[in-house]
Amino acid sequence: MKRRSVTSYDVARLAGVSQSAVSRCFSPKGSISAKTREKVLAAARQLGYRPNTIARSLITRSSRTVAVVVSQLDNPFYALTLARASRTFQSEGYHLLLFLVSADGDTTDVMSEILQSQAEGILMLAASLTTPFAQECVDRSIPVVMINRTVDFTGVSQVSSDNYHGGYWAGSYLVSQGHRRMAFINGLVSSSTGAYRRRGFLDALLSQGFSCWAEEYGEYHFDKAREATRRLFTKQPYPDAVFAANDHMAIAAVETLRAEFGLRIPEDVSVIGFDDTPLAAWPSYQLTTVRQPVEDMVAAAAELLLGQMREGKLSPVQRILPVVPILRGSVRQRG
Amino acid sequence: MKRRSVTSYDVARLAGVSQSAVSRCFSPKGSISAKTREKVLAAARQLGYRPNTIARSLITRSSRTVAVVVSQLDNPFYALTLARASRTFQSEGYHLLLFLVSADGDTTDVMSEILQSQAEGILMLAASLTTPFAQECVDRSIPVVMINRTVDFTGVSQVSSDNYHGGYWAGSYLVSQGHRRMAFINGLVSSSTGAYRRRGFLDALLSQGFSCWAEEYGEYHFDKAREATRRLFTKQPYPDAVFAANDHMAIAAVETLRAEFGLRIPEDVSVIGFDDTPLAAWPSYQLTTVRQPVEDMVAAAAELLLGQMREGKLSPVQRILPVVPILRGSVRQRG
DNA sequence: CTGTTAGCGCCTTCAA
DNA sequence: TTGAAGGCGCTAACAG
Repeated sequence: MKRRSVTSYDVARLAGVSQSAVSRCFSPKGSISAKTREKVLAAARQLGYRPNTIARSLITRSSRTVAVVVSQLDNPFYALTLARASRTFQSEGYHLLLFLVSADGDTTDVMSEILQSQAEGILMLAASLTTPFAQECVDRSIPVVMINRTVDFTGVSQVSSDNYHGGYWAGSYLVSQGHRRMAFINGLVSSSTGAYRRRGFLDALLSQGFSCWAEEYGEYHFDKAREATRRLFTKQPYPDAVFAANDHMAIAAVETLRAEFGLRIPEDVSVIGFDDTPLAAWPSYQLTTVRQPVEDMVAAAAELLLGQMREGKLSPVQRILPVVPILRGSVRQRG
Repeated sequence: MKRRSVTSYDVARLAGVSQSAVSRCFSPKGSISAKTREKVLAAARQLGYRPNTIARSLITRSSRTVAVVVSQLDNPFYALTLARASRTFQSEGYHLLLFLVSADGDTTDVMSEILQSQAEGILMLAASLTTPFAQECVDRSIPVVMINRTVDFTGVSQVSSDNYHGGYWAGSYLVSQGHRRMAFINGLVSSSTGAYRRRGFLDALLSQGFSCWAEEYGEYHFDKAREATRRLFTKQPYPDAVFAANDHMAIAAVETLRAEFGLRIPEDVSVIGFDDTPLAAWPSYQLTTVRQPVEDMVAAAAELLLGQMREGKLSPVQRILPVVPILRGSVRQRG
């Protein structure tokens, strides 16, 4: 139990005004004469008064808080996304309540916490949501925006990049450059993004009369992706191209192929990633990849969330942003 | 304005009990008969009732929230640190309020927000604090723990690794391996960690009769560090060793030296970093570095913060954890 | 413009 | 064990 803190009453007493005068003084649209305002501010300063956000939230019924659920903070892509989102909401005057979950973990208890926390909006970054919770959010008219994860439920908004066509591009590009044994390193079974990237990739191969040479799961995790790579390359003939469901894993593959198999990229094996994280552009990797428009995605998500929070009504939208192929040096060129 | 939500009164009415019965039912130490508890829970379930954390905080005067101020989320080291901290506090039943600041930015408005938010503790990750705010936190008996940043004020706790000796080791190790033109890539002028690492490094060189060959600022930023590297290596004779104030910048240096100067690591130039981020161990870098014990640091910080929050009294402590040199392949061996 | 008066949703004595 | 009653610190009508 904390010792009693300075309240607006204390300030009022010292300033010789009513408590509500103090309140007005600290709310943007309170009408107050310059004279009392000054008295109040002086008293407040003297006592070190600061309005109590919690009390304010209780009465205004608005916490100006959004909950962010994120997994995979070890992946630079999501660290960056979180950073941008944080900046955006901060600048709009919202506080961020951060919840970390494991990539495939269930979010049940976390969601429960969030619902009790009176957050006015929920942003899910690469985190899954169960239908009952999605339903509950809708019931309470708390807008939810998911980035890069889907839920089988129409009540929540979803922002993602065009995973299917990203995968499709990767597949057709590899074929067009003369590759024949294309392997895929998938992320998590539970991830919708991975599923779409895979589907697009397979469809592209199929449309050219090929099928996927081999497939492994790297769980969006660096070391797991290295293991996946090893599994892929232990049996001959090994793949002549690898498409990974994200850059993080693609780079894991590059590192492993070079260091453990003595293979050169792209002379011996071509590699394509997904995301376009900063590392992809580093000289060591020059990773050809599919760029997700992070900034646009965050901006879209923020816009949706902010809009719905302000209007107090839900208008779930599914937004799919175009990806852009980034050609660098990790794919062998035909001829 | 949100529509009225389900309150404990609604539940009480439906269950045919008093509101306080409902309250007791949802607080851990409320004494209630099994029968009423059941009635209440049933009613609560039916109405979708969840206790309002804000109201609870107001009356208990405890928000069970800690504010985390972090900069440099693009640096994997801090992304990781945040992830660990988040897990720790979550598992202790605390909520995290996240505030991002720019690496050298002032934290004035952010601190102001935090103070109003009624957070019970503040964790600063690579973020600076001005003395007046430190003082205010002390006045309000809000414990503050800073990780890897110092404030010239004894009221707050500080956890850091032994930056001085880390730098010292780097310096003496380079000398002992026969290097002669040791350069330093510093972080930010405002960063205490950088200052200590530098001091240790210089002292080590000095004690062997050397001085720093050249010094540049990389601002803990990848691209800035690349520029710093370029500046370091444009005038002949260039350094035969580079010590960077963190791995992030060390790797930027490696990338730049290889790609733009055609130099080999460690044959032509040796490089030492600081942190031991995951990347440092990747085959491409094999970066010799000074490991900061992240887990221990977070554990120590969490322990300090939790302890002080529980006891409600401040007992600021300065904890310096030992670093450990990690010898990999980025330093040329003597002989 | 200012003060008075009700609460926001909950916890917590205090009696019963 | 239960209910009644009084706030936590603040905002928002409402009169004056």
